[in-house]
Parts: sequence; C-alpha cells; structure tokens
Amino acid sequence: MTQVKLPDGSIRDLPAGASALDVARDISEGLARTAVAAKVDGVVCDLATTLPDECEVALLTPRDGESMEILRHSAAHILAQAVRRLHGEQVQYCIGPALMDDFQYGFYYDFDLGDAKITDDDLKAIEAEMKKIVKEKLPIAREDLSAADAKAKLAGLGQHYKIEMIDDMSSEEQAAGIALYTQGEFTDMCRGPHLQTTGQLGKGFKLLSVAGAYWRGDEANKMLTRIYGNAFFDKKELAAHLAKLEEAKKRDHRIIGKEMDLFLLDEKVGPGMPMWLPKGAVLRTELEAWLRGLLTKAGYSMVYSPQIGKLDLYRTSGHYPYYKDSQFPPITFEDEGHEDDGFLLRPMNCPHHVQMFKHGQHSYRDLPLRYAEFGQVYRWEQSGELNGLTRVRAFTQDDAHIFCTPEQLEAEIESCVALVQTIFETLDLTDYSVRISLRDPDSDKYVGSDENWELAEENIRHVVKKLGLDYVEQIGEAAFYGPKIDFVVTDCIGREWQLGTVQVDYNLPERFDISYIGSDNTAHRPVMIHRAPLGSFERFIGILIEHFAGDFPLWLAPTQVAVLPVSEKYDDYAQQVTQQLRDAGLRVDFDHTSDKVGAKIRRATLAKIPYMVILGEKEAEAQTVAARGRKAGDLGVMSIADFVEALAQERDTQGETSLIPAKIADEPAE
RNA sequence: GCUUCUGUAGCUCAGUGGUAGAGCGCGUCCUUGGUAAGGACGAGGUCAUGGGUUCAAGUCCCAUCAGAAGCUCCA
Repeated sequence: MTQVKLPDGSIRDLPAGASALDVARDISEGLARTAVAAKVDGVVCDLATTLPDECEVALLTPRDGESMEILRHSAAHILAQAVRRLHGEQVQYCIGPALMDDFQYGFYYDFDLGDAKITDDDLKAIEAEMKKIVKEKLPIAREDLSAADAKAKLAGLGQHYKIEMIDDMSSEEQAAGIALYTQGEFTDMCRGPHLQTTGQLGKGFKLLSVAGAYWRGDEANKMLTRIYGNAFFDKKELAAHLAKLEEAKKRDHRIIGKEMDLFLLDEKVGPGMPMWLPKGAVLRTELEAWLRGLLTKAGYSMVYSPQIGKLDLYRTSGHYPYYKDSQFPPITFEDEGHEDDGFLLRPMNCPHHVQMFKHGQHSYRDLPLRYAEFGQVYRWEQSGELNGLTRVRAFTQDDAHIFCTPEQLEAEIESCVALVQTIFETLDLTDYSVRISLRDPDSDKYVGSDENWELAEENIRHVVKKLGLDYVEQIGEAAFYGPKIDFVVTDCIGREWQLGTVQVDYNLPERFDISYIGSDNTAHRPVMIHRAPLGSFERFIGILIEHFAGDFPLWLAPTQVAVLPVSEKYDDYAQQVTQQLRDAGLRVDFDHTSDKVGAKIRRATLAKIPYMVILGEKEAEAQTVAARGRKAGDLGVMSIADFVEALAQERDTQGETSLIPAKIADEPAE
C-alpha cells in the first residue's frame, strides 16, 4: 500500500509499487497525459518513479516553472538522438544541459562528431529529424546501474566522454549509481528527470545556432560542436521569444551606432579601434564635461600623460613582460646607438600617475591625492573577443589613482563607490550587479605578498558590507596588483560587461617604492586606489546606446532640436531661430530639404531628435515656434525665449524636470 | 586564438557559371506645403583582397583580411 499526500492536503491510497504516473491516473486521465514530472517529497523526478510507501507527491504540468527545465533537457536529448540518426555511430555525446537563465538559448548539446561536420544549413535537417522523433512519441525510460555496469554499457555504445565523466566522479557519487535514459534506439547517461515521452516536446522548439566549445571549457582540450536551441511548451511562447530576440537586436549599439552615425570601426584603421563620428563625439564630450564637474567636487585633480612609456617603467609595474600576450608589441629601435630598449603603448595609466606622485615629496597632510585622467590605453585583445564598442583594443578610461594613508583607505573606497552609484543613477542605469573580484591563491599571475592581498580583500569586503550592497564574490577575477569591486551590467542580448571598478592596491606603491612623510617625520607607504566609474568611455557609451535605444536624454542627445520650416519661404525666419537656439548653446539641425513638413517630422523623429520646432507664416509673424516633442507630439506654440528656457532647464538638470508640460515626461518610452 | 557562418551601391538586402539589381538614402528639377513618407529624372559598383578551376566566376575551390554567434581569454 502506498499512501500519497497531495499538495492540497488530500490523501490517496494506491497499491504498493505505484508510480507517480499512477497518482496522476488516479486523479484524471487528462492529468496523466499532460503531466511532465513529479515532485516526490520535494525532489523533482520522473513520473515513472516508483513511490515509497508514504510520501508527498506534487505533479508537475507545463504550467509549473520547474517543468520548463525538464522540457529543455529532454529537447537536448532529442537533439542528440537526431544528430546520431543523421551522422551515425561515430557521434559521441558530451554534455547537453538546459539553460534557464540565458537570454537567447534554452538548451544545447555538445558533440564530438568524428569526421562529420555540422553547419548552419544542417540545422534544418536536424530539426526535421527531431520533429520526427517527437511524432514517434517514444517512451523515455530510466535505468539505474552500478558505475561498472554503466561504464560497460557506455563502452558498448562507444560513448567515451561519458565514461570519462564517470571516472571523474567521486567514489560516493559512483557508489550512488549511474542512470541511463533510453528513448527508442537512443541511450544516454543522464541524471534526469525527463519527459514521459518524446511526444511531450511538442512543436515549440527551434535550433538556433551551431558553435564550437572546448571539452570541459578548457582551451587545451578538443573543440566540440555545440548546437544551441530553445524550447517552450507552447508554439506561441517560442514565437514570442524569437520576436523578443529580434527586438533586442534592434537595440544593439552596433546597429544604432550605424543608423545614427555615432562611431566608426574601420578595418583600414584597425579592428577594435573605434573612432567617434561627430554625433558620437557629442556623447563623449558631454559625459567628459559632466564627469569633470563631479571630479572637481570630489576633490580630484585632472592630469594628462603620454600614451606610451619606456619598457622599463612596465617592468617595474609588472605589466611587462608578464602580460606580453595582451599588449601591442613594444616599439623598439633596430639600429644601434639608442640607450632605450624600447617603449610600450600603455595598457594602463597607473605607472604614469605613480611617477607623477613620485616626483615630489608628500606630507601626510597632502593626502589623499587624487589624480584623474581620461587616459587612452591599448590592449591586444584576442581577435575573437572584439565586439563593437564593448571590447576594443584602443579605449579611454575615466581613470583616477588615489594615493592615501592606510587610515584614509576605507573612506576613500566608500566615496568611489558613491561616485559610481551617483553616475549610474543619473543615467538611469539601475540594473547592475556588484561583484567583488578576488585573487585565486593558487595562481601565480599576481604580484605582492599574501599579507597585502589579505589586507586589501578585507578592506573591500568591509566597505561593501558596511554599505549594504548585494554582491557576489568571484575568485580569480582580481587585477594583478589587487582585488576590486566591479559594477557589471548586461547588454541587449544578455551578455555581461564590467563597467565601473574600484580597486585596492598595496603592491604598486611597493614596486615603485613611493612614500609620504608621516606625522612622526618618517617615510610611510601610501595605499593606491585605481578607480574608473564608467570603466571606459567606449564600453560605457556602447551600453548607454543600448540602454536608451539611441533615444538619449536631452543633455546627451547629439542633435537636440530640429528646425523644420513649413516651406522654403520661411527659411529666413528658420535661420534666425536656429541661430537663437545655437546662441543658447543648443545643438540644432536646420532641415533645408524641399520635403513637406510631414516628411521632415518623420525624418527628425526617426533620427531620434528630442525636439522639433515647426516654423511657418504664423510663427514668423508672431516670432514664435510651434514646438513638437519626439515622443509627446505637438506641444503648442510658444515664444522662442520660453522654448529656450524650457530646454535649457531640461538639459541642465539632466532631464529631472522640464518646463514643457508634464505630458512629455509622462509619455511612455517607445 | 579555436569552431561555424557571413562579406554585392552610403545603409538594408536580392542575385540559377553567361551584360550588376531593388528599397531607403544622395543629387537635380517640378511642387511651396501645417505635425510620421508629394512627384519626375539622375548619379552611384575593384561584387572584401589575392590566387586557382573553367571557353566563361559576384556565383565553384584555396588562402588572407574583416564582421557575426559561441568557446577560451579579459592585468
């Protein structure tokens, strides 16, 4: 006798040896058909699982969140089965998980295909085979074996990667036994659980792309073939997902950057070397000006330094030769007679700033010293890593180095974090996560003593806890000289990028042997903070483009006002208005085309220009403008002075208020 | 760097081994207009680059360069 308690509290008695599926049948045939899996005493398992004598059972249907993972996992198996049908026995399966947090994909499977090759074109054929397997409604059956038996069986199937996986399991894991799942002619090692039959996958799945992936994610291992797909219980959900991906792609900064003429990546100049076109340069100029203001308030001093330095400088800092592979090759002289052994395009600004600190004597009374520079740096990123503005080889950090006493350190870290938060909030970038990047004690890529590292990591943890930030710790993500607090945001297609960063460094001060005179009249070692709230202007603006989908707030908008005369008869008046707006410091485009006003409005709207003024006979006579908001539409007629004042206010408050009626602000974004 | 895919007009993209195409944009002309597309005509091409196959290559093959997705990397 099996006694089952259901989630509603009711109790059902079933014959001994009953399965979760029997429970479903006992309730209704319909439920038995649609149920995906069961939760027995809180553990998700197959419907075929035999129940213990007394247990709590919840049946999972497509409506339950936990079912999705099972669906996608089974989809991966069906994919593997299809690939083996099409490409034969040589196909070995590696891993094929469900992805629940990925923006694009729902599952993948990695294969070692032997001699065979799968390209994008093959996906359709594989998908067709998967549809066949779904139609066949093959029952999916689990078999529990000892590790030895499982290995014997997998060896018979030629699945050597799976055997390797068993061999790498701990002895406890091996002792717990290995599960094999079989559907039709296909058997795979898997923890499960799975759908009842392949038929339950239905039609809501699609294969999306084929890519390479290293076995176990290790570059030294063989490259496998990975096929990505996604699956939903409902075809409509799949369609909605695909539409969402399409929408997201339209926000892509590479697309918008082209449409709006913001920046240029030109292969003649070089990959990963962005150039700011006039409109994009406005974004950069405005951000820089705003930051300079914030830095002045926070007690920073702006400095400038060259973009190259002697090789020896970087030997001292530790950049060279340890990071040789990720730098541009040194500039050296081939002919004899040069005292210098060469120069390096700088991968970081810190050595220059340290030398600037070192040039004079510093009393403890002078500290903290905060040197800020919008410094361009160069790094040799792997070609496969380059990505629009988010991963480039030449970029400009909004960098600063703070030299302070150990006592001042935590307060300085706090104010750096506060600065990052202010900046992110002003730009409405609220969706970010905080990561503490620590060193991997087993790695040799870090400089400095263990004591220095422990101290710095403790400082950082302490501040983050004090500020009550939600954060995750990541081992091995630290800079080579110290741990850091990173601010990570996600781009329009779900990729994560580090923007702001605050780094604590006890090591470069030692390596450069810098000091200040303390109150005891002896030399002391200062601590350095490296910090960049934006990270780099390039990456930050890339993310900003996607965040606003190119529809920037007025203060950042490359063009702020479009002047649209109703006909060429009013060009003189339009010219006069244009000049008055420019005199007020506004960025204005005068539309000289002979189009009708409707076409002019359409063009300005598509160009994402926040405001338009439409000028015709009435306006010319009354010396007024008919204002129009890109989102709000017609704003009515007003004097030029009133229009200018409203825009100046919106610009200078960075959009926090506007004199133009609330209807603009209330209008939902597109 | 690795796997797969892509590269045709300023942009987005069609294009069966046999004379290079469309839409948008751009220019000129007509039109002089009132809140998201007026009309006509026209200019614009090393089909990424270099080899090869072929009577013939934008199209097939190889290499290189660049881009995309993913993996690896990111001081």
